Amino acid sequence: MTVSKTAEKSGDATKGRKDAGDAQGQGHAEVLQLGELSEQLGYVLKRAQLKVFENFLRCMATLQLTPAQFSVLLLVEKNPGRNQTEIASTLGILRPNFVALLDNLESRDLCARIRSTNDRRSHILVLTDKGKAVLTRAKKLVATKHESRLNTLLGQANREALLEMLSKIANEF
Amino acid sequence: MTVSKTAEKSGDATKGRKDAGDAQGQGHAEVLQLGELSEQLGYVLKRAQLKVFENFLRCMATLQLTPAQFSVLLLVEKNPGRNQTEIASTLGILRPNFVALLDNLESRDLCARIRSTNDRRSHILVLTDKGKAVLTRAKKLVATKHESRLNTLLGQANREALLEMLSKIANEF
DNA sequence: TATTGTTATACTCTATAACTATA
DNA sequence: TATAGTTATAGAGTATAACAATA
Repeated sequence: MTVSKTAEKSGDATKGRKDAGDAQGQGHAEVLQLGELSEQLGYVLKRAQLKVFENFLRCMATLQLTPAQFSVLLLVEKNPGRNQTEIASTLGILRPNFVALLDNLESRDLCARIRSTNDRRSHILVLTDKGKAVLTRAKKLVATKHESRLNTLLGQANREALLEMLSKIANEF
Repeated sequence: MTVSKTAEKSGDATKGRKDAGDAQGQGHAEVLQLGELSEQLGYVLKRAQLKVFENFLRCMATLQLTPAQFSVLLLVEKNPGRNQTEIASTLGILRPNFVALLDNLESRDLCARIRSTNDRRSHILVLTDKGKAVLTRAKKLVATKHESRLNTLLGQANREALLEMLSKIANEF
C-alpha cells in the first residue's frame, strides 16, 4: 500500500532541511508537491483510514481491542447464536483467519464457542458476561473519545454525510 | 457468570433465525444485522477503501500498477530530482520497504536511480521516457475508468465533499 | 458428497536493527 | 558522528489447500 502505519511523526518529511540561505545550492527544502495525488480518492481514503484506525487503537489501549476484535464483539452481541462461518464472512474475514482471532477473544474470556446441538460441526458464538461488560466499556470509549472527536473535526452533519458516502462506496462500488 | 459449554436448547439464541419457507428445520438465516457496526466510521472507511483499491487494480490491470506504484510515479513526476528518502517519507513508506518497490519499477524501466553528484550517498529519482508514457496512460485509465465511476456513483459535488473530509481526517485527526 | 472448524502454508505489507558507503 | 540506501528479519493481515468430524 501507499502508506505505512505509524511511520514517522506526520509532517516531518522535510525535518531539518532548510532552504533559505543554502549557500551550496544543494537541497531544495520545501515540502514535496503532492500534485494530483491529493485528488486521488484512493490515496486520501487510505491515509484517512490509517489515521482513524490509529486513533481507535489509542482510544482502546486500556481494553486492548483492535478494530477487528471490536467488530467481532459487536456482531456477536447483535447476532447471538450464529456460528463462526456466519460471523466471519459477514465481516469479510476468511474462516481460517478467524480461528486465531477467536482463540484470542476466547482466551481472554470475552466470547465463547458452543458446540451446536443441531449441527455438531458448528460452533455457536456468544459473548461471555465479561465480554458483554468489556463491550459496553468499549462502546463508551469509542463514543466519547473516538467518534466524538470526528464529530468535532467534521461537524455532525458532515460526519453523517461522510458515513453515507462511504457506505455507498462500500456497498455499490 | 460465564456461558456454559453445553449447548442450550436453541431458545432465544436462534430467535428469528429460521427462514419463513424453510421446510427442513435447518434454517439458513437471513443476512446478519450489522447493528452499530454500520455507524462505525472506521469500519465503513476500511470497507470502502478496500473496494476502491480493488477497483483501482482492475482498472490498471493492463498496466500492472498498484496504488503504491502509481503514487510513486506521480510523486516522482511532480518532484523530479528528489532522493529516495524524500519520496518514500512523503508517501509514508519506510525507506527499507521502498527499496523493493523501486527495484520493481526500475527493472520495468519505469524510473531510474541516479547517483547524486552533490551527495554520493543519495539516489535521485527520475521517470524514464517509458515511465512517463506509462504514467500518462495510467492517469487516463484512472480518470476514465476509476474516478469517473466514483463521480457517477456519488455525483461530482459529493465526490469533492468526500475528498475534502477525508483530507481533513488524514491531515488533522 | 458437502460443510464446519481447523492446520499448514505462503504472500504481501509494515516495522526495526544493523550494515556500507559516503558525508 | 550522522545520513542514504540497503539487507535481514519479524510481525501483522490475507489467501488457498487439505484434513477430521459431522451432515
